[in-house]
Amino acid sequence: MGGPRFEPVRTVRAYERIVEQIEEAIESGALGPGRRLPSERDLMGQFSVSRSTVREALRVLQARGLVRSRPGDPNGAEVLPFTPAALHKSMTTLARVQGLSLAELVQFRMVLDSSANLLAARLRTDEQLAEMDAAIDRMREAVETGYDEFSAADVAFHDAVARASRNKLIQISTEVVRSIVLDLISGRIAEADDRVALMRQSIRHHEEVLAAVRTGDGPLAARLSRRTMYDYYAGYVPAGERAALRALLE
Amino acid sequence: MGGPRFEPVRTVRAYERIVEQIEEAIESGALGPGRRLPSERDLMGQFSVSRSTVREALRVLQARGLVRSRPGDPNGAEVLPFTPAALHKSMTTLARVQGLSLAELVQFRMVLDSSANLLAARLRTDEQLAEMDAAIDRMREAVETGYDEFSAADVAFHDAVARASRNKLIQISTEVVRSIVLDLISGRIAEADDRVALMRQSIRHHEEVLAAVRTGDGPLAARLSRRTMYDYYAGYVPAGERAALRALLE
DNA sequence: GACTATTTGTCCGTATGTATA
DNA sequence: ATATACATACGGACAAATAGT
Repeated sequence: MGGPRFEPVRTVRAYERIVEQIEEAIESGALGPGRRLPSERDLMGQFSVSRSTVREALRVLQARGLVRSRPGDPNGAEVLPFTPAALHKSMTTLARVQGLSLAELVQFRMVLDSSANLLAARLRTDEQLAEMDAAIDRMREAVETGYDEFSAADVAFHDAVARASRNKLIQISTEVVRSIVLDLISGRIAEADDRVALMRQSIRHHEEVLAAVRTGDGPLAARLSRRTMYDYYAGYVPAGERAALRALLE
Repeated sequence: MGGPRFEPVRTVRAYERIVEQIEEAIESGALGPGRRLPSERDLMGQFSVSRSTVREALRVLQARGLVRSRPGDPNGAEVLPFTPAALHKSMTTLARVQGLSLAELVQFRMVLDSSANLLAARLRTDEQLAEMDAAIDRMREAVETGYDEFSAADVAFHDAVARASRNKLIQISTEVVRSIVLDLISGRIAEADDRVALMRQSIRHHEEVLAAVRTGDGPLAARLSRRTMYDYYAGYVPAGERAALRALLE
């Protein structure tokens, strides 16, 4: 008793060690976007492993969105700038395997968007305010043009608000969750009979939100943004699950 | 002009096709957790590819947390139950390469936790209320025991609230972001001179939040939870960035 | 613009340690 | 305890693709 306490050893695969090392180099900034990795043959030399092992490591790094390799490229794999693609991927599988309901997703968007508006009302620059204005203008024009343009302008508005929140996590989460929601129902909105009425209503609501952001009334902007999103999406949420959304309104 | 519009063709790698097919089978539920994939040799037969190609596909699936394979396992790779590990991984790299500040992370936690409390105040069951009560009891006992136990009880409280929100996305995001925050500063809290005072204050605040949840006053619970988290973490956030956190307090 | 060298994508065969029956 | 099937890792090979001459 009281002897040395040993830790269980996890046998770690060779390719994992390679992933860890390259990942560390990229995340620490030692290997920035645009930089190239050595060729696979060079890497097998540096790590003293076979090419298959190097390739398995590269596949993992590619799946995580850190690098990209093309056949025949003499410069080796390219270190990519960060994109939320990997985040988007795992969120999407989360949504599918956990059976996330549209209600849960929209509710989460309401949380994110209202928080972004709350912060934006205090932190927005005049330039960002102008962007939001321009986005609403484009929404007005798009009522005639078509739903795709309308949706794009709507996205631009919410992105401007998210940027104005000055929180990159809110920005990126907004982006990821929104694209999942739109994948689920943009088709249904585009074909809805009352879509023109829905668009006009949405524009009025966005104007009210923007007014609150302009005057710096954060809580009002937050409340209005929740209402805006509820009115826009509630029709596509099963009636029984709408109560959960309304819990965010009052 | 006006001829048929052709789409650019992306040459898709063989291993990607395999990933897509197996991924689809898993996410659609056709291949549930615990089920086994065919052996690598069987797979090379079914997909008509070489061993290396099969292995690269399996590495990607493993990186996404969908399967796990062990050497010698006669049953083939195992389909795993969903865990937010992949989400956690991409969030962590996001935090590192985007240089997310502690302030942004704590701010995001405030958003998530206050929303969870808002919903929990309306939707919580009596059992969940009892769990929150028990967690606060454990926090009280842990003041003497040590910071690790205190932190674990604190986590249990917030998890109970997140579950009570009945939104799985809020639950999982809470879990992921919290673990990143704690990785960053739990060491500093554990060694802080005033940690006992901080713990006692935190307990009082949690009691107030729970009281609001108990009486069903969602907005109050949400406001108090933001205040609780601010008072607990603000000391570790650089002074210049605290203003952004206070913007959520009003 | 065609040619050449290099690189990646893919395939095949083999050796080794491991887990299950 | 033995046998079998498995994953891990190695090495060599060829075709397609790319960049630079």
